[in-house]
Amino acid sequence: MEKESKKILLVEDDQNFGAILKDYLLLNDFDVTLAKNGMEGFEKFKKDTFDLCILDVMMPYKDGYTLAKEIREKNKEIPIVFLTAKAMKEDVLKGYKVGADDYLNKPFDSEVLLMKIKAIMQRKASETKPENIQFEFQIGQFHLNSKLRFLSFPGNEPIKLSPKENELLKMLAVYVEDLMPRELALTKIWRDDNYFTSRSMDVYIAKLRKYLKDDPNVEILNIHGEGFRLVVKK
Amino acid sequence: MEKESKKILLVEDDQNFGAILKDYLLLNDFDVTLAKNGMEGFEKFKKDTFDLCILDVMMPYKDGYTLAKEIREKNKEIPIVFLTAKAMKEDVLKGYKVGADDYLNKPFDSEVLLMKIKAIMQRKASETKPENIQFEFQIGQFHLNSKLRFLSFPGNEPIKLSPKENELLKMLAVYVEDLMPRELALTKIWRDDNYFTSRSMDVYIAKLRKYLKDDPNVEILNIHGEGFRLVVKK
DNA sequence: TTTAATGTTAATGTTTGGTTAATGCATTAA
DNA sequence: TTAATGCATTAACCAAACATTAACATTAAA
Repeated sequence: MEKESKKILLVEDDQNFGAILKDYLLLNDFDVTLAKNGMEGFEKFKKDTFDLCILDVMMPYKDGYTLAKEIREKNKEIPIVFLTAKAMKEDVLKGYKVGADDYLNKPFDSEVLLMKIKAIMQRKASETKPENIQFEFQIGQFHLNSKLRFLSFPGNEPIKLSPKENELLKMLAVYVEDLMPRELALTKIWRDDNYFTSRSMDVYIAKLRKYLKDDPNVEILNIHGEGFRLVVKK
Repeated sequence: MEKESKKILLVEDDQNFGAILKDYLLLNDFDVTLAKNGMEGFEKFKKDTFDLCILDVMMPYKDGYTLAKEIREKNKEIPIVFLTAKAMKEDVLKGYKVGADDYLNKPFDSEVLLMKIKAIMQRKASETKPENIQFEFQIGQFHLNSKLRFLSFPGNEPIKLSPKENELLKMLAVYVEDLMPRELALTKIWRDDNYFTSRSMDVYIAKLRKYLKDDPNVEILNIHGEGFRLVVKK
C-alpha cells in the first residue's frame, strides 16, 4: 500500500500568508490542514492526528504559545514549529521552554522551512528506527560521507575525518538549522558529560569550523549554554 | 541456459541524465526500468522484482532517502545505491557531449558506478552462494584472476600471488570504492581476529600496495580503526 | 564587573598503521 | 638427505592519526 503523506496542522491568522504557505506545503507532498486562529487550531488538533504543527505566534484570542501548551498536554511527542514576525530573543527562549522543535522568523525562505520540516521528520523517524540508512549528507556545497568518513568540497581533495569529527558533524547535520544540544552530543558521542569531555567537544567544534570555512554560507553557531546549530545560508 | 540480465530500478528526476544513465546501464547488459520521481519509482518497485535500486537523493515531492525507507519496508535485502554528488552528473553529461560513440570509453564517474554495482551484486551473490561466481576483476589498468592467482599489468609479466595476497586483493576488489572492514577480512581470510593476525594483514596490505604502484590511479586507503578502501581514480 | 562558557592553538600520550627484516615451517629440487 | 624455495608469521622500529588536556584569549550572561 502506498505510504501516506505526512499530516501538518498549520495555524495562521493571516489569510493570505496562510493560503500561500499551505499551497507550498501541498506541492511538497504534505497533507495540510489550515486553521485561522488558535481556537480553531486546537479544535482541529483534537479531531485528527498530525505529524507536525506549525503555529503562528501572533494570533488574536489565543496566541501560539498558549496553543502549544494545550497541544503539549495532549501530545508530548508531536514536533511544533513556531512562526513569528519578530525576532525577539525572549520569544525564542519561551518557545524552546514550551518544547518547540524549531523556531522560524517571518518572512522566511520557504526552502528553509522545508528543510527544517524534513529534518524534524527524519529525527522523529530515526528515534523510532535506529537502523540508519542515511550516511550521506549535503551541507551547503559540502558532501559528507559518514560511512567512509570523508568530507568533500567541489574542487578540493576530500578531507578525511577522525571518528569523533565524523560523529559530531553527522549529528550537527541531522539537527541542521536546529539546536543540537551539548548534552546530547556528549552523552551519545563521548558517552560521558563532564568538564573535560565538554572541552574536548569544543576543540572538535573548532576543527569542524576550520574544515567548513571553504563555504561562507555554512556556519556552526553556538547557543550559549545550550549547544550548537549548523546553519546553511542560501 | 542463457543467464538473465540483472534488473535495475533507476529513479532519477533529471530526464536528460536519467536517459543517459539508463542507456549506459543497458549497454552494460542490465535490464533497466526508469522512473522519473519517487512516487512513480515506488509504484514500479511494487509491480516488479528488481535486483538493485539506484535512487537520486535530490528529487521533488519524495526524496531518495524517503523512498529508500519505503522500499526497505517492502524488501529488507535489496541493495540500494544513492546518487548524491552533483559533480558526478556533470561529468557524465560532459562525457556524453564529447561524442555519443565515444562516451562509453571515457573514464568518467559512471565507470565507478558500474564497478560499485558489480561489486554489490558480487557481495549479494557470495552471501547466498558459498562458491564465488566472479573471479576476474579489473582494477584500474590491472587485471586480477583470483582463480589462477595472478595479477597482470599491460607490458609487465603477470605477478603470481600467494593465497593470502590473492584473497585479500580479491576482497578489496569486491568492496571496491567502499569500506572493507578489518574485522571482516580477518575473520574470513585469517579465521581469527587478534593482534598478530591484524599485524599480518598490515604486512599483506604493504605487499599489495607495492604490486599496485604501477598504476598511479589505484590506491589502497586506510580508514583509521575501521579497515581499508580500494579506490580507482579516474 | 565578575563569573561561566566558549574559541583556539599547542603539547601530550596513546593507539593504530606502514614498512622492512628476521624467523619458522613446510614443500620441492638437487 | 640436504639445500633451496615459497609462504606466513612475528619482531622491531618508526610515522601518522587520534583524543585528551593544558593554557590563554574572548565573549556572553548574571
